[in-house]
Amino acid sequence: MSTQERRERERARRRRLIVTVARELAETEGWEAVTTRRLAERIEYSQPVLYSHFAGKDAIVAAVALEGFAELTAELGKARLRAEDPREALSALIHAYADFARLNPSLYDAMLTLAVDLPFGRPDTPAPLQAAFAEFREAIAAFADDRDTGVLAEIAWGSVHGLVTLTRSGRLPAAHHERRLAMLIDQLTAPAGGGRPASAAGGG
Amino acid sequence: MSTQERRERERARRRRLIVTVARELAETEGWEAVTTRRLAERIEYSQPVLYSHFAGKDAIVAAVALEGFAELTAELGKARLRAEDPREALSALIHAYADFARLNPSLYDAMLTLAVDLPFGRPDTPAPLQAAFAEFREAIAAFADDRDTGVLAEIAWGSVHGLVTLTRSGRLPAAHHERRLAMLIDQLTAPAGGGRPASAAGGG
DNA sequence: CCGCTTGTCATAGCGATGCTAGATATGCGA
DNA sequence: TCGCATATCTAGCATCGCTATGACAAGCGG
Repeated sequence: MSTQERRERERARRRRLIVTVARELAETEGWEAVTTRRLAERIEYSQPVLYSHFAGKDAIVAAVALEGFAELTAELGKARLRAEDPREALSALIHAYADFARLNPSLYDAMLTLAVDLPFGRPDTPAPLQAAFAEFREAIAAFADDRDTGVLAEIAWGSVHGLVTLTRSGRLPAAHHERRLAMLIDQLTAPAGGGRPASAAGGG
Repeated sequence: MSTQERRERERARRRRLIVTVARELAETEGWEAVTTRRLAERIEYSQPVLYSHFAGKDAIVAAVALEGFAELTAELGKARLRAEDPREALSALIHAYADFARLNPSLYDAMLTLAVDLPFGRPDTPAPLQAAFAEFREAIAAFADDRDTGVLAEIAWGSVHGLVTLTRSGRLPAAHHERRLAMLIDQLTAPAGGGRPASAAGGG
């Protein structure tokens, strides 16, 4: 029985190696450079070995993405808990999120642009995905007032994600990045109760 | 000279054909189905003809994207001008944006996920791109107060883009889509002046 | 220690991709 | 009608994700 346990350990070790090397390769040369041949060469095994661990290349990307969500959650949690009041906590969380995307662009792509086969809103959603979203929930809860905290958290996540991706692809000027984040935080922490009174907008 | 003019007309006509067919193919079967061979077959020419019109496949995607920005601008303008007050105008614009992304998913991908080689914030930015952003500017200007209208427009665009993409990829529950848009509009139209007073957040 | 079974691994190959070089056909001006 | 320039196609390259097949090594019973 010992030999089988050792084999399983080796398999698990090799699986982690594949994920790690795929991530490194993606981070240094981009995902388009992550081919099964190059990956096989780097781990010093032949291509078919990859397919004994993963259903295909997409599954490898998904595994990298999952690792990314775990790290993102840790970063968000650290930032949030280091703050001293709710507003500072939300600000720190959003900046931590933006920094994570900036420092790990390919990892972020795997998490939120590629790898659609990760189940997100379903009962079998992996824990790291739920945990990352939970960080947003925690940070935004203090500002929900009568609004649904979950929906508000979705907006916070979606908004910062949109800003991050558009900025990173050059579609929004990088120079305004900090101002955008600050203004977004102002909006998210503004008291609820709808916009300005309709009369101020001159409607009929 | 007439023959040359005719040739140029034919070339322009064929170029438009390529873009149109690429878009149709992408919209019906997804961008992964848009291969140069299939594209060549559909336009009833051989592959190299594509390369006499475009530098490569990416340039074809970029051309489709440019067409998309022109149509998006038209949709946003229609929605904005149909409204009777600024708040309704912003709401209509954002809903028109979300509808456009929902009804033309592959076109939207070409515009904002693929085709990074379109120059966005530079002096040679194509007019359709500037026009689309200008629509956001127009719609949000009434709510800028003392804030920079351009930065606020960037936030509006980025936020709705993030919500749209995360919703479409299943990363946000589709059921909340309308509530998210409504809540986002509330936030964007809320009076400026920062979040709630610091004392309310219990900071120290 | 030997012979067999088991399972792990690499070689080689398939169909398809984006793109291009060389050959061929077309249609113009004279 | 001829010669040439242009336009177009055929065929091919390197590479992609993925897999069928067979060689090889490890571990078992004796």
